[in-house]
Amino acid sequence: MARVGLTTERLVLAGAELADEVGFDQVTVSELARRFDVKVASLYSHVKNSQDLKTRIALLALEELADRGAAALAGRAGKDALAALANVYRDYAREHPGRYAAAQFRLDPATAAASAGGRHAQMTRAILRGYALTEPDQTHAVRLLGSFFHGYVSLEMGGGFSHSAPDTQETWVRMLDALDALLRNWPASAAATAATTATAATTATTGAETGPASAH
Amino acid sequence: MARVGLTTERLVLAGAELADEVGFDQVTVSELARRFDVKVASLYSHVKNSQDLKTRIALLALEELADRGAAALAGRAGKDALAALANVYRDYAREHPGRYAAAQFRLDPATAAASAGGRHAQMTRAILRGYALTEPDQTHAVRLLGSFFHGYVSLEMGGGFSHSAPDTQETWVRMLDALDALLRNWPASAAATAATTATAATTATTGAETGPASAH
DNA sequence: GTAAATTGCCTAAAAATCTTAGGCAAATAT
DNA sequence: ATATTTGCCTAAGATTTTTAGGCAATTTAC
Repeated sequence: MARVGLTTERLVLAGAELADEVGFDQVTVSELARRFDVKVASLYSHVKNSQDLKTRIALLALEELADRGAAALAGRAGKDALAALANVYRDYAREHPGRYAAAQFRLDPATAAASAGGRHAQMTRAILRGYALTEPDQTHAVRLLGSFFHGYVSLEMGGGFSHSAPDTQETWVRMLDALDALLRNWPASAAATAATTATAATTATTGAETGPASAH
Repeated sequence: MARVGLTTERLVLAGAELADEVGFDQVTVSELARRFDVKVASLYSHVKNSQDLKTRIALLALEELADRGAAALAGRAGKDALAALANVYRDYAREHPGRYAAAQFRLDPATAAASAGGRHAQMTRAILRGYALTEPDQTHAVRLLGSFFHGYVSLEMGGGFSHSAPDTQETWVRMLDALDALLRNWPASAAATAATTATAATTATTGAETGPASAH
């Protein structure tokens, strides 16, 4: 019988396209088999199971996103860099909604550790080099930016801001202004200001990061 | 045959508990039937289908969240109110992860309009009364807070900040400090500052809101 | 209190998906 | 040209979703 030339890679890529078309949680081994005009069981030689397929799509999305982020960040600093990375996430989600959803797929710790998640955290941290933040504030800021990027994009994609004025593009621009202002004028810790409490926030930290599917 | 006393309400409540135990997307009519020791088909008299069940769980979660928010906001203003509402979301997600996930369930526009989503938007807007923001900045800020709350909670729940220093509680407190500072010192629009551009950001807006499952 | 109407849970059954086991033929290596 | 590997297949069991129609328990009407 004619061989179609199935590969794990081709399946994952087709799965990512399928996700963009019908939504990540509508991605099914059966539908994928249908698209390759192949029996369902045939896929199980290339992919362990449905979960494995979804995990691989998630890893692909994380890589693509990190690649785009790295390209956007090259040669930029400060607010310019901040806006560039933010736009990468927003644009990617618009162009590839299924893949973006995949990037949020819950990975087991081992897989997450081996994913591109760490690159995302590093990129956010790189942006903060353009602002005068020291640890632990830098980590707090990394987490804040991560929360904001993810939250905004997922709300906008989910229609959370639909059809109401002002339009989302204006909001987006003003939000980036606001975040830039916040980072340039990051408030001192109340504990540090009071300079009285013992359990103050001066513990130096090393490996805390932020980004999709990684520990921040 | 003995009647168990199924009700739409009881099913939805049990579904919410099931979601908290096994995850919202593991909620299945079959499992629910099993828990009531009843045949699957019996549920279809009380719930239209699987999607209907999930929608009802989502609406329940949105109500519960709005109720908690309203209670927390009563008698508070400014940063106190900001922290109170933020903590409501974070605590609810921790206590009821499945319900919180349900609250993110994509509702069709009609259902979303009839949901408690609007209350969430109003609560966020109410907080901003403690800050000197006028439209359209107020709407931008509503959207920023909504993005941040949702993004932070979903990242923390997803393990995005796991096991790295500083701990998330410290980050949480410092983030609320930062957001408070940002709202007290909201940057003027670059367009307004320059006071030159024609398509400036001075359009008055009326019904723009933010909150889960509602238009912001 | 009994008869009639309603309602609740049931059996039965079709369609879809996921997954495993084992087989034959096509590609590849010797 | 033969031997080995590998790719896709058939077959089959388990789950889930959903619809249709039936009988008995409950509620309503007299």
